[in-house]
Amino acid sequence: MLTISQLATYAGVTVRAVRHYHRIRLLPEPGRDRSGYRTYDAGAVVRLIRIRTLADAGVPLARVQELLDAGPEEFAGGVQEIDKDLRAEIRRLQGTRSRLARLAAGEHLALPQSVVDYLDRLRGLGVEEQYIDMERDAWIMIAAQVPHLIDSVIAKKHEELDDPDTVKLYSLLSGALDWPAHDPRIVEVADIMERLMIRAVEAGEVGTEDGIDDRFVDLLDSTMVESSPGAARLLAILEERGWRGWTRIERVPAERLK
Amino acid sequence: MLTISQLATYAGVTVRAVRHYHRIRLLPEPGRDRSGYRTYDAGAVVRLIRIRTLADAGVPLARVQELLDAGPEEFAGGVQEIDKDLRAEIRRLQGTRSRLARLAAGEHLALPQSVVDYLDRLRGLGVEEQYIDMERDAWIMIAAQVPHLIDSVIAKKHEELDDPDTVKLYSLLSGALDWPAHDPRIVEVADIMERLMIRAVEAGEVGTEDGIDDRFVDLLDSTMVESSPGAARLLAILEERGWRGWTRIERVPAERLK
DNA sequence: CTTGACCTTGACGCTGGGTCAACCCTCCAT
DNA sequence: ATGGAGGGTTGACCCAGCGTCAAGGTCAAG
Repeated sequence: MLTISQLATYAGVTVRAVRHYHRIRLLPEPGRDRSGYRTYDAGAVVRLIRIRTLADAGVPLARVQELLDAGPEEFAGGVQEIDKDLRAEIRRLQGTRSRLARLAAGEHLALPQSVVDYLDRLRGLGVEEQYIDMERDAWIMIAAQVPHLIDSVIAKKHEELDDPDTVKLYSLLSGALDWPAHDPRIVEVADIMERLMIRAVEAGEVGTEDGIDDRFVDLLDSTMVESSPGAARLLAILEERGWRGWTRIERVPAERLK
Repeated sequence: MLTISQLATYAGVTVRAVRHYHRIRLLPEPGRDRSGYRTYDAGAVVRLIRIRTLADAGVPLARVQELLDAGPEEFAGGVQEIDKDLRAEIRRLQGTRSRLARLAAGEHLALPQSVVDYLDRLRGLGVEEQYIDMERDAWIMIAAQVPHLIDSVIAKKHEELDDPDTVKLYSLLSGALDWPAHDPRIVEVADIMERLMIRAVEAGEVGTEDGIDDRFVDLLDSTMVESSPGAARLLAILEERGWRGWTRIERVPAERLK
């Protein structure tokens, strides 16, 4: 008769594993001696080796029992299914690896390359790092929300930057995060924005559906408001002139202006 | 301000995951409103998206924090280490797959091909399935215990089977599991075995170290004794004649015979 | 008798959350 | 004002496959 550690040694497993197999009823509980120790015979060694053989081959313990009891056909079928699971897991890990590689290659933390390039262009225009940080956070959210649209949205932003007025706007906004609420330059910003908006409306570029959720746009606007003391006033000025919003600026219908 | 489910939706995760990240201090606990609900700002959305980006790329949650805080160098180093882990895991799974394939190909449950062939040869000699089963279980244990020796041990058994006496021995043993303890044929078996052993001793094939643990040999012998009523008597007869053991038969030194 | 090695049960840890359970909060319609 | 729907909250158990204590009983040897 064998003790549990002898059994475990002969089968090449740990004592803990044997007890685990008892708990999940993979190995029947053997008899005990008068002191409560489990006593095993050679049959248990054989069963245990068979269990380990299957488990080492990747069979989940939950399926070992059925495979041990199975005839050749069910056995082959079960093995195939398990192999399918293994392949799927390998593919999953390979996908994970390639995503990790792309992450390391430079797509800096949740941002696609196009956005990184756009932020670099802003940086090149002399926009302060603090403002870039705010922009970047907004783009992270947008990229997560509508990954399929991000490249086309960025392309539009690039076009806007071809306009000298937009460049001037950003050079003003660059330091605007620290402006007090009544800084006179806010009016200047509003003037530029209004000019840009009017031109955009004339070009028919406003009011087209952009595929972005309204409440999500509100969220982006609210963070802009919270990030700077002057932001609320800028929005108020624009609203007086018939424009509403920041992330997505729209004409306010006349009857809703009163 | 956002509720937890809005936050989760914007970041593309489940509410449960967000709470999990709070518990493991990956995401700071935000303030609560007067009814105890967590309230989030857009910063939380950005943090959460960054966490998911890393986690989706295979970074274990336990290491996400350090990578978020890391500079470019530590970041690259950490990513490389994680990639190493991923590769190791993929290799492990591939090894598992190939073991599974071999299992399916026919190495029937814990037995190498050489043993399967040997058992088939016994079967071909007309040995009963019941006896084969017992042999097979013994070989499973031996193969698990000394996998590096199994092929040479089996080769020896094949040589033995070239001897007509051995063939006769097995044809007798085939039905011996059911023999009563005092069956006269047991003496016949002992006679054949003694002849074989004497010949083996003359050929110098006995007493060479076989590399198998003594207590393991005892275990195999004891299962043989338990499997058949006549087994103990056979061993007793052989011991009277100066031989001891079954799995590994040895000359009993003369002075220990009294 | 003591020591050290081995045995017992029980419980927590890991990964990344899923899935209840039991209860609270807000809103809307009656 | 009340009741129900549909949110929210915390808490606790669940999955694999054991590893690793913890706290104590048993056994063989010196």
